[in-house]
Amino acid sequence: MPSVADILIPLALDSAYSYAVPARLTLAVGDVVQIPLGPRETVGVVWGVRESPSGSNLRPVTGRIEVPPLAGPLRELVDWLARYTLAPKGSALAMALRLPDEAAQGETVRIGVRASGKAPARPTAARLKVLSVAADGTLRGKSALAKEAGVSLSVVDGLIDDGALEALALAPEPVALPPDPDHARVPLSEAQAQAVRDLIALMYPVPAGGAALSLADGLGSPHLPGEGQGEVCEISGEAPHLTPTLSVQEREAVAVPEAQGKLAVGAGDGRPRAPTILLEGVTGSGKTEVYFEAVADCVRRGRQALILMPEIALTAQFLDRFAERFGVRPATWHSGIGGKRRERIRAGVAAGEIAVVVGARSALFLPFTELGLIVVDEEHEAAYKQEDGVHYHARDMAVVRGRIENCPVVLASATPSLETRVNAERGRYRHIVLPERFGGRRLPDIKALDMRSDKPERGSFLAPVLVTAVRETLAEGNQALLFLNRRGYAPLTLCRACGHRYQCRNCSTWLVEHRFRKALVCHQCGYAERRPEACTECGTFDNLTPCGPGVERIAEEVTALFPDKRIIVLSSDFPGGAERLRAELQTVAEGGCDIVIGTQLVAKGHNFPHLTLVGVLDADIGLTSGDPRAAERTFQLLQQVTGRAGRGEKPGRALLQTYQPDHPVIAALLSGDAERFYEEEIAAREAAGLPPFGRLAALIVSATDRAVAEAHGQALARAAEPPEGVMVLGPAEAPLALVRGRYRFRLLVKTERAIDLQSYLRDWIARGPKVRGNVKVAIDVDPQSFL
DNA sequence: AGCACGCCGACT
DNA sequence: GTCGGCGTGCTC
Repeated sequence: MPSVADILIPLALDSAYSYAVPARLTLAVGDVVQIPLGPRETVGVVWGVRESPSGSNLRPVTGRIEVPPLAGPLRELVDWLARYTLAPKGSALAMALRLPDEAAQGETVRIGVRASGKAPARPTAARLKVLSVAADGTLRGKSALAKEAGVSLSVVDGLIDDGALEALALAPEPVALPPDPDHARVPLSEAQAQAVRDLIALMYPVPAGGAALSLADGLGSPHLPGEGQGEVCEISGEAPHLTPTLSVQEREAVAVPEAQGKLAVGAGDGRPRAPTILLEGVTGSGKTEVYFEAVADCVRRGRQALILMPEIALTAQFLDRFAERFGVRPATWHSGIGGKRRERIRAGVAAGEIAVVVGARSALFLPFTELGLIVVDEEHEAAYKQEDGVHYHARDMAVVRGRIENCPVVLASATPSLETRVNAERGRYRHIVLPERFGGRRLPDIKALDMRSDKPERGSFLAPVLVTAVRETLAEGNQALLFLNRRGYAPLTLCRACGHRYQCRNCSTWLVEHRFRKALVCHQCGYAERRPEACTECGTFDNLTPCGPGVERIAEEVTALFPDKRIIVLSSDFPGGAERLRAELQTVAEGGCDIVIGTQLVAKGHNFPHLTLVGVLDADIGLTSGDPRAAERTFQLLQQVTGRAGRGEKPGRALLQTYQPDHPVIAALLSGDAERFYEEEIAAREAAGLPPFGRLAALIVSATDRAVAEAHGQALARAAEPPEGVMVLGPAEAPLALVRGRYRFRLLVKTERAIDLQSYLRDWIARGPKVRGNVKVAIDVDPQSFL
């Protein structure tokens, strides 16, 4: 019988296509192959091989591509990702199969040279210098040799032509040297050392000789209910991860869908299941040093470690710290790594030669063969969310990959996300806490400035108490940071004559004045116009008035107050781009500045050892945005910002300007009682009928005609019939928006239950009214956020 | 992702 | 009359 291969193609296709396997080929699952698709040739991955009589009607596989096949765990991750995110399988595959693109192939073979032993025909002074350096007979790069000898490259070239030096192709520079887990032991505090011991003990649970593990033993069902969606429902009718009374064996039984057979998540080999561990440490507690020890331990065991970072751009400092501890810089991975290098890292990872990778979210799909640990640094960061194409949250996918590979996952954060906190509380994740700062340093003392009683003067935005604090700080030779999460000069501009407010023509937001650029800019869509001299509405000349402060306006006020101090404004639109911004951050860290005025960009990344005062100019921003995560986000941001103070020798303090000092978020910051905040926030969400976390999927209804979109959406909403435990929010909660010329809104579906969302949504569409005219209904999913 | 098909606006 | 815009649909 002819052999047929089911091949998944990295395109937005939901299922594998079947091809005939020619007799000359033997294909195995996971092989990367070339196949005809329509008029062209593409690559794909063998997802299944079977015998079938109909094989002869199919187009044949062109051939196998000589790259390492996609291993089972990675294929399983692809399947899982597609299923959970409602993305086409092919799109999920594309994440794991970024082959080097042809254009980037520009392979530069480096040339190495060494002395051939022949004397040069014309021994000039320059040539002799080169030869004396090369006399040791070692192979060097051409430019390295020229530099060492202090001559130009042309002298070396001349000697090659002459035959006195021989040129050889140089093996490409290694992508990463092996890290040495015992290179330099950084001194740890007792709290850190204890955390390291706990962490390593948890990472490798002792096989319990067949005894059942207790729930708390890090069964770490990722809180994602996607495993065995549908199938699970049929078996139990209830989400397995919400029933903490199940034994391990029972959980295994329900959590592993039959259809996936031996590709079961977790340890099928008798090893205890590796846990997910939340490593929570206050700012400045030295979490990095703690998980570095876990990485070292992993490397000593001959296994690979992956450290995920939210933004690779901020990690130069991090890589140096890594090098201090391990002697070399680790391999790094992010979307900017291209072509040849990309392929070499992939190959090195696949061969097990690269022991540690530090990377952005896409590093999750590298073909590790011996993965022993995944660390997700700053796990609460929103940058872990992929919002385009396949929607996924890298932290959650890390947990999933950890389960598939049965390796521990460490989630590190000073301000964990609510869902991770909940998982830790419910025993799905283990929890290690570092409650104190490293080196006996104290957390900054945080006080509120009640703006109702402590009013700034008219036209001013700094409360007198804050100004005094800045003055004191500078007098002591320290730095102050004024934090305001608003770029530009003023968030709103209006005409004093006619009252006209300048609004974006695409969005419904106010245009932000940027005095530096002399422009009005929309922070939503990027639309910008020149700041008019006269009102565009009534024509009155020179009568526009800025309302509210942005960092530029604060800088104006601070400059007037402290004319002889060095002041810098740091925001993401910093003139000169990321490069100069990095340089400026360095300057600030070295103390080359007295007052920093910054947006959220200053909340993370660089350490400022001279900073002892943080003034938050508007602690209430973001508390009223309507985003269900507003409180959580604000708490995290302000905790991070205020935590910048007192990281050096001297203790720090923070002052929060607020109109609502009794707001739970502000109160939690003042008391330092994060615990209470998390509890209250979880309770508040439950009271509002929102799960503390969960999956959010949507039907997106869109049409060019507003009324048509609305009518169809209403009809669909009526047809919803959500199953038990699923919440459907109609158009009222997800307002109509104009996106690229189409009116669209989402019918939101929220659930924490393990149901087959995809089937439910498809079924819902089928039950709903027939689509007439220019209306489209699409399925979308956002596993984590509400907006 | 490509590449074709197809249905409405301005042009040698 | 056609050239070409990009919306829609298909590729085993």
